[in-house]
Amino acid sequence: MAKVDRRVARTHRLLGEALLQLVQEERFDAITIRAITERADIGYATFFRHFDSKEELLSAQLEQMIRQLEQMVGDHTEDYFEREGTLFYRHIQNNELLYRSLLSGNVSTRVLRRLRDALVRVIRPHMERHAAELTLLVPLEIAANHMAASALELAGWWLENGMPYPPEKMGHIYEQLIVQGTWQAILPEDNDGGF
Amino acid sequence: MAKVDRRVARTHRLLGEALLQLVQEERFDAITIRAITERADIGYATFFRHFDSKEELLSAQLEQMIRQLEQMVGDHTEDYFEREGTLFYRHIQNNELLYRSLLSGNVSTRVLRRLRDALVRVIRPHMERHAAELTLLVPLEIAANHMAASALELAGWWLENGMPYPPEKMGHIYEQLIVQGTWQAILPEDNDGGF
DNA sequence: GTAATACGATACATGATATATCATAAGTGG
DNA sequence: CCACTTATGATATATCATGTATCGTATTAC
Repeated sequence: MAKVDRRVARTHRLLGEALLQLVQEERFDAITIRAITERADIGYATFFRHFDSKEELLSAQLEQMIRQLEQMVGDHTEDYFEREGTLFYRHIQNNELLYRSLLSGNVSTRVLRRLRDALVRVIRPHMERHAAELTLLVPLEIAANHMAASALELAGWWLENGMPYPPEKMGHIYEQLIVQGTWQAILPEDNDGGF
Repeated sequence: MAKVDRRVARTHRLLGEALLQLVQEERFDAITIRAITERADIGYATFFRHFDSKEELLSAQLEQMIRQLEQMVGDHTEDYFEREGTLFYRHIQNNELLYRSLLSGNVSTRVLRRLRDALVRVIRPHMERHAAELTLLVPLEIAANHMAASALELAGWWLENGMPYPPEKMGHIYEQLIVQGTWQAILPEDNDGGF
């Protein structure tokens, strides 16, 4: 990890903060790069020295937020999947407008895929620890992808339908439908993997 | 269902066919509306008399394909979820380039949501029949959304990873991971819902 | 046949993206 | 503190797709 010029770090931070502000105010596809640079008080051309598009800036912000969320969940390895759910949907709730713009803002599916991949990188190590040396009925790679993608889709349903349940209940549904559902499907019948 | 002018039907058909052709040749975001109208041999302005954007045209095509797929699956109510899986992934394989453009073509998440909703409308009635009058541990609305979205996400993984398995195996994984996983999670413990 | 309407063609306004250039400021490493 | 490297600001500009307006013509519905 090469040392980053202080000016570059500053520009990245200002652009990210500006985007997070603007996303609270209008649809993502209505936000122009010019608006971002003006809000950040940064030269227009400077934007392209760092990002190829506003979607790349958005992706970078989302990935950073996932890293922060990962640290919040911490290393509670034993009750990982129980803590994770509620914290995840609380995180969604805290950044409602940002995630809502992922749905209604005409955002490219690429952004969603990068977000999903970031979640896979978080979830997969925990799954590997649980699965240990078992012979799974479904490849772990697929199961990990399924869990991360489903957690996001569930969040999408939650947002689209006016968030009728509190994050705790969503965390519970996540455990029931996604975590338990996945493990019961991929583990051999005579093994519960610790569940 | 009001009767449609023959000219309108013709324009719709030509535009749809043109889009399906172009999608085989280049990325979706590289396809301009002008290119679509030229390929369809339709006036440029005429496009906007029918669709607000090329993404709406794409959504309309996808929804029509899902309706065709639904008819292919037919009314085999007893083995529905077993037939469905393989046929779905075979359908994906047959239209590989089209679905690939949904992933790599910078398509808006709105298109993906409309596609998912089309699948929900297909799956949900079958789930309601299976669930009958049971008290589910998770709202059926959420479970149906989960199944449709997961089936699509699994297709996404398949495409992204070079389709390493045949559609039959993907259908099996779909049953195992998504169908069984979902039912085992939402049904009360003393009931297997016919599985 | 007649009225309604869809289409083709064309021109045009708009707005965002993306690049090029150069003087200046800021940061880095010693 | 100094010399060098690098990032930024400002500006101009090219490009291109979207979307709209208009009008004469052709097709369709009844």
